[in-house]
Parts: sequence; C-alpha cells; structure tokens
Amino acid sequence: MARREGRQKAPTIKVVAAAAGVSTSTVSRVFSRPHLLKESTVAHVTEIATRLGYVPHHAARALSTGRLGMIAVVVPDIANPFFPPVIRAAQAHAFAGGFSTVLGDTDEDPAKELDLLVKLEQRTDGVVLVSSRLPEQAVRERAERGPLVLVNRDVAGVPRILVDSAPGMREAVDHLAALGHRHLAYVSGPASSWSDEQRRRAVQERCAALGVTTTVLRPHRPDHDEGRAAAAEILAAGATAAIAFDDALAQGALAGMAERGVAVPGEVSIVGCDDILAVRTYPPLTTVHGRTAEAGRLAVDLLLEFVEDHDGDRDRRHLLPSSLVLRATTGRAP
Amino acid sequence: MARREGRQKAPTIKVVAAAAGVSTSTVSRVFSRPHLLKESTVAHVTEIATRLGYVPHHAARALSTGRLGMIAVVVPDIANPFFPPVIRAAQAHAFAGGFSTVLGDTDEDPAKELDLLVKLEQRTDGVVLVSSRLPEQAVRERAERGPLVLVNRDVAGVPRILVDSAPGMREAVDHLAALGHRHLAYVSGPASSWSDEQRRRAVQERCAALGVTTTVLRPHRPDHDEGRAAAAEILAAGATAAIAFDDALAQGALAGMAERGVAVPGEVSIVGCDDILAVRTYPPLTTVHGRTAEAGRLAVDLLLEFVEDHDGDRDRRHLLPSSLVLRATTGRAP
DNA sequence: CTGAAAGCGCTAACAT
DNA sequence: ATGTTAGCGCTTTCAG
Repeated sequence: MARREGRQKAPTIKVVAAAAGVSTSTVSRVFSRPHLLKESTVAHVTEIATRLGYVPHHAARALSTGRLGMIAVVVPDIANPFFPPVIRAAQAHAFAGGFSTVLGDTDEDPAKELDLLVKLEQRTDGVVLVSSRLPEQAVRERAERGPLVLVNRDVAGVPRILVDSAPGMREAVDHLAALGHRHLAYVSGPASSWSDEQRRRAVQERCAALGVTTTVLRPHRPDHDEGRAAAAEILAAGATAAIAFDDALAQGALAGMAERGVAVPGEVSIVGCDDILAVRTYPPLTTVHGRTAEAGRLAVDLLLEFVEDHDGDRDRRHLLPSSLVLRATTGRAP
Repeated sequence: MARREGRQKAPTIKVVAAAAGVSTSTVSRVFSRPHLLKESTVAHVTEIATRLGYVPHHAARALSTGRLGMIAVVVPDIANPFFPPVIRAAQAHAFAGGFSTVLGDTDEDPAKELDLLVKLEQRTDGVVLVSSRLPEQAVRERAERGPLVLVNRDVAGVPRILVDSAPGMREAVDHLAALGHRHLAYVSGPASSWSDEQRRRAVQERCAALGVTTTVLRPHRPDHDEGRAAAAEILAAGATAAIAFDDALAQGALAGMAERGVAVPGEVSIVGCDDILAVRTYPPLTTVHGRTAEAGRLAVDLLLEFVEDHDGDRDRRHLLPSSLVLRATTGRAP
C-alpha cells in the first residue's frame, strides 16, 4: 500500500510569479484587480496559476488588507425554525459577495450574546444580529465598534431590517371579523420581543376600529407546549378565534384544541404568524407570511455597504410587509 | 452632538511590548506559551495587555502558524430540523476548544457541496461533513486533502460518526409485534441515503425474525407532503402499522390519516425516527431517538484530534446507539 | 528566561 | 501596464 504523502503545501504567489515570468504584484493584481492589467497578461498568469493549483491565501490577504472576508450571523437559537431561512439567505448572499459567514448561536442568553459579539468583533468584518435580546444601550454600543445590522430589532441609529407583521395581522383581523367573529384572543409571545409588541398592537388597534372585542393573553414562550396551554386560556376567555404570536404557539393551540375535542375551524378559528411550519400542521394553518429570507438578504446587503464604507448613513430602517395566507384553520364563527 | 470618532485601531503586540518594557517575543510568548516565561513577567505583561485592551490578531497568528483556528460544519439543509442539534453541539464544542465554526449549507446539491468543500479547504483547519450527498470517491479524495470527519456517512478509511438507528428500529418492531401487529409498512426515505438503507434493513430483518409481514414503500423525499401521500400507500398495502424513515414523513402520515378519518393509534399505528419534532405532533409521536447532538460533539472531538496530528489513525468509526421513545401514536392492532 | 531578526503570503504605495 | 519595496501582526529559530 502506498504511504500517504504529507499534505503538499500550497503554491504561493511567488512561485506563480516565477513560473509566469512576472512580478508578484502582477500575480496579486490578477486576483484582486484584473482590470488594471493587459488582458493577455491576465490570461497567461491565470493559466499558469490554475495549472499550479494556486489559490490566494486568505489569512495573508486579510493581514495585508485588514479585511477578513467574513461576516457573522448571530441568532438566539438555530433550532428555532424561524431562523434558518434568514440564515440561509444571508449566507448565500454573503457568499455571492465573496464573504464567508460564521454562525453564532446565543442560546437565547443575553450574556452569551454579548460574549459572542465581543469574540466576533476581531474575527469578522461585521455582524448581522437577528432578534437580539440585548438591552438597547448594549446594542448601540456594539454598533459604535463596527459594522452591525439588526434584524427584527428596532434601535434608532442602528441600521435595521424589520419583518413587519402588522399588515398581515390587520388582514387577519379583517378576515376573522368578516367571518363573523366578535371576540378574539391574542396569544402573546415573549414579553421583551419587539415583534410581539408590534403584532399585539396591530391586532388591538384593528379590533378596536372594527368593534371586535379582544382579550390579550399573558406572555408565552413561543413553543408547542405553551401553545397547548394557551388553548385553555382562549376557551376560558370566551373567544371564538385566536391569533397567536407565532406558528409554534398556533400549532400548540391546535393540539390543545384537539385534546379537548374542540373542532378547528368548526368551533374556534386559529391564526399563526411567520408561515414557518404552517403547511406541516393538520389542518394546514392559516398564518401571516413575513418575508424572512428577504430580511436576511437585505441585512447582508446593508452590512456589506457599511463594510465598504464605514461612514455611511447609520439610520436606515427597512420594513418588509407581510400578508395573510389563508389555509384551513379559520372558518365562520359558530 | 459629538461626532463619532473613526474606529480606533486595536493595539498591537508592539505597543504592549513597549508599554511593558519587554520585547515583542515576550509578549507573544505570554499569549502562546506562557510556561516558558517567569511568572512575574507573565503577570506583568498580562496586566498591561488587558489595560490596553490588547487581543491577539487572529489573521496574523494564522499567517504565522498556518493554523486558522476555524473549522467548518457542512450540512445539506440548515432548515431541516435534523441538523440544528448537531450543528449547535459541534459549534459549542469547537468554541470551547478555541475554534470558531463556519456553517456551510449545500442546499442538498452535490455540486454545491463539492464547491463549498473546495472553498472551505483554504479557510478552515478541517471540516465536519454531515450527511454528505457526494459519491464515495469524492469524499475519499477530499479526505486526502485535509482533516475531515463524516457524520452519518459510512466511508471506509474516513473517520466517521454514525447515528445508529438500527437498535431503535428493532425495538420499534418488537413493540409493534407485541401490540399484535402482523403486517407492517416501512416508509422509505431518499434512495441514496445511508440512514435509509440501515433503517430499512433493520426493520426487514427483525420482522422476518418475528414472522411479521413487511411492505417496503417506495422512496420518499423526507417531508410532510410525501408523508401525507404515504398514508394512502400504507392503507393500500393493508398494513396496520407503519415505521417511517423520519419524523417529517411520520408527521405527514399522521396528517394523511386524519384527512381520511383513520384514527391513530386506534386503527393504525405510526412510528417516526429522529425524535426531532415528535412532541409537536398530535397525538405526540412514538419515535426512535438518536443521539444527534452527541454526534456533533464527537465529530468535533475527532476532527480536532486530526487537526493536531495529521497522521492519526484514519479509520475510526463510532456508532451511537438509538432507542425507542414511546408516546401516543402506537396502540393495539385492530 | 528573554531579545533580535527573519519571515508567513499577500497588498499597496511609489516608481518606471 | 508592470515592477520594487515595504510592511500587515504575529511566531519562531537562534543567540545570549
């Protein structure tokens, strides 16, 4: 059996230069700003380089330019199905722009979040911070120290992308009212969540405008179990329809209703938010679809802008509209 | 309003050296091999360094040592709930070992996977490749070029961690047989999947041993819709129980049964695999729990071993046993 | 135990 | 359009 050779060290710019009969700067330029070179040189050097299997060394380039070629995407919990689409989009877009992404998971813990942010500061050119759980002041301070774009967190002076669930929520209320519902419950999400406040407010205001009674239930951790518990609360409130902070809660509520033998949408109607697992429930969940993937893409766009130009206008705020997706968990009031 | 100062550049080893009245090598050693120095020197320099807010520059160190301090975790689809636990565990463990992680998403596309692997080769010290869709030859070639650990892919000569669903599958068959089921369907997953083959085989063999009839259904994409479709196939086969390749399929099958008014577990029993969303279904899904998080942790362990010592023993194969978790979708045969 | 000096591989003025 | 020459910030022999 042939013994494995020790891994061959990669060819450097120097050996390519020698082989091509040009200077190292020329080779360097071929890979960074080819437009400054004669086409023939570019072609020639490229050919030699590929033949030798040359690839620019990342760390060396980083050291020279001060650009790491890497951004971070930080989320509270990668296992929460809300995040993968934004991560994925962010990643793909960054990659297209020549940047790698590191993913950070804060485990929903503000202390870990802060820690991570500090560590990442030296390893990345900038960070996309999704659904930050940090106090506003901390976010602002971090934004002072380097390029930072927020997703679903509204801090003035820090560039941010917001998935705006309000339009969808209003549609949901309209839809329910049109079906004859006169009393509606809102199943709240985490108390400190920007999104929750936004969604709740949209529901309340629209209900008020339409003369529909609304009961706001206590804050809930956005998971299945809490949703299950919420089913009882909805029933106790005497509501005939409920809008939940998110799909996980809505799905839990569905299960809770099933346990109690309450028919959905026959006896009560349920609406979710985020459209993240809507099609996996039974019956398929009527929900508010937010453009989360687009949020990831836009966040990276914005971030890369700031990486290029540290002194761009910080106070940018993008709102991404949402809309109601009708499926099978809403029906006429009993 | 005070104008924001341009970002202050981080202090280098040089300024720390000057401030501490020592040479740069000493400062360097304080951060890399402090045991070579007098305790008092270490203490003194450390103090100065923290006061100045000095942090070793990553890229510079990488250039010098050839160690990037970074590993990659590559998965087919970050949105597939099977992966987050392994990613999360891998990440946490790597971080503890002083390594950052980049996450790669191949979008289930072998071409993208290969591409990504090439790009990552120069940016990381090694990669954990989860559920690779690449041909065996390609995997082997990549393993020659640098530290690589596989998860849920069994290629001889490449270190690998396998979540072994066979024990759990056997338990499932035993469980169903004990409940009086005599005809059982296996809902197959992707045709090229190592896991599917393993699971199917375990089911078939155990059924044969027990004298239980088994129908193997066609390959399915592991998602909800296909599971829904599978419900009809299970019924058509005349089976009174089904074991699905994974939880997504099982959950879909649940929905499919509900649509047809077939009671679970009254009329048919359903078992999933992976225990990834089991508790979010209604009724809660009986499923095979695999130790996926542990797989992530172990993979990183193994990988870091190879990063330290490029010539360790390549042919390591870890099997992580699984077991059946009883919940509410299995019951006596009708 | 500590210092001096030579790079690691690449880019960026500055020349030409 | 291309070559020359310094570094980027850190580690690492080699001396002392």
